[in-house]
Amino acid sequence: MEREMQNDAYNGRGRVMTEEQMEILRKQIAVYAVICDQLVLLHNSLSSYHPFSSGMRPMVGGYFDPMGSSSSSHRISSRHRWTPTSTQLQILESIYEEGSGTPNRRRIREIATELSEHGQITETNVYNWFQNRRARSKRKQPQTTTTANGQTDDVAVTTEERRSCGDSGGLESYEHILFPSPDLGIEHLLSIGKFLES
Amino acid sequence: MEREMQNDAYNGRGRVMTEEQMEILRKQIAVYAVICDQLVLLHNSLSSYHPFSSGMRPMVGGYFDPMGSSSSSHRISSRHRWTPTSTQLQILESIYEEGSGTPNRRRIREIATELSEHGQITETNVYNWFQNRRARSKRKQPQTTTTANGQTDDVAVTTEERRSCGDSGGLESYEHILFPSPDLGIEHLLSIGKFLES
DNA sequence: TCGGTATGAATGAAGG
DNA sequence: CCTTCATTCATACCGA
Repeated sequence: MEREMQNDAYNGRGRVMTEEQMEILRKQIAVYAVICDQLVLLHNSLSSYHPFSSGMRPMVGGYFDPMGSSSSSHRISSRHRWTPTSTQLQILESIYEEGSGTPNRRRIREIATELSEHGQITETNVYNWFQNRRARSKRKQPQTTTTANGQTDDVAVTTEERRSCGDSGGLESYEHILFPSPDLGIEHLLSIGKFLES
Repeated sequence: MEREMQNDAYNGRGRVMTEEQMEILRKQIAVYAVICDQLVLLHNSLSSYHPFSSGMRPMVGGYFDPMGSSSSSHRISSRHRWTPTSTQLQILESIYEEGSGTPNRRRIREIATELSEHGQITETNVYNWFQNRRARSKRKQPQTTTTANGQTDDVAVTTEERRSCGDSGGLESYEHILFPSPDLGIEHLLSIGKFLES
């Protein structure tokens, strides 16, 4: 056990990552994962040859579905709400980001047809997805960026600061990283990508 | 009660990253950069159409910006779970009990502002809290009177219990990503894809 | 360290 | 479109 190592680093101060920093790194990595996924997907759609699945998500621990149900048929007969497959999600994000803006009833139908190739889906699902997608992204805006870190922080810092040092979530072996943010829109992807580039 | 203290406490567990760990993360990011790059090249070669140039590899030397200027947008990233302080919790409970029932958007804002005096909090936190609070109390109801219809006995239990069981629900997003070994090439990438497919 | 539980957060779907 | 509900996921915390 080299637990002392970590203690050491902490005491060294400045040698450690804060939660915020780690979060940034996670996002960056997530961005790459998504980009890779997109690229594979794109490749598949263009080369129309034997497709490799766009799901790059390798399993962590015993987390992935042992293929039983994921064979492209989601357990519709099971129950409750529809969940887009990664492929479907990619396509939806693409369409959304294309700025087609308001998908008509006609458009919805097309999309649904297309997506049905990649899993069970209904037009209603598509419709709801777009509705929710828009509503959600709209609400994301006012959440951020106070001004600088001059004043607004003061209140916030006290509690959060203490927590920043804490947390983790089991990052003891950094061979794998978990990031829980399931939502990373393609538009964000691109913008972040640009950020990374410079 | 003393949750914040718990969180805050640096207890020697892997809560911080050492330089060494950071370096590994950097390498992992670099790996993704290379993979993306290779994918782009592959794509281009197969389809003489190039939406993006292959120069996606960003900071293989510059690495990341520790929440410097640009990324200040999320100082409190979507990552950790917010936990109400005891004071906040009391206030929230009070408001909930008051039967205001439906906190409007306006009301939410007020509450958030008020609570921010007692610790870090966002409007979203408040919103979620009320949502969860309501849902939870609702679910607790059928537990009290056992024989209502004569058949709904342990309904409440099963629902909550379910997640522990056979998960395997919609696991299609990038919520978990395993980093490839540093020398992972594109062929591995593709084989992973195939593996997931079948 | 491990497994269970409480609860914050994400999101599909329904209502208005 | 906007708001609300219901369900599920992921994580913090705690006890064995």
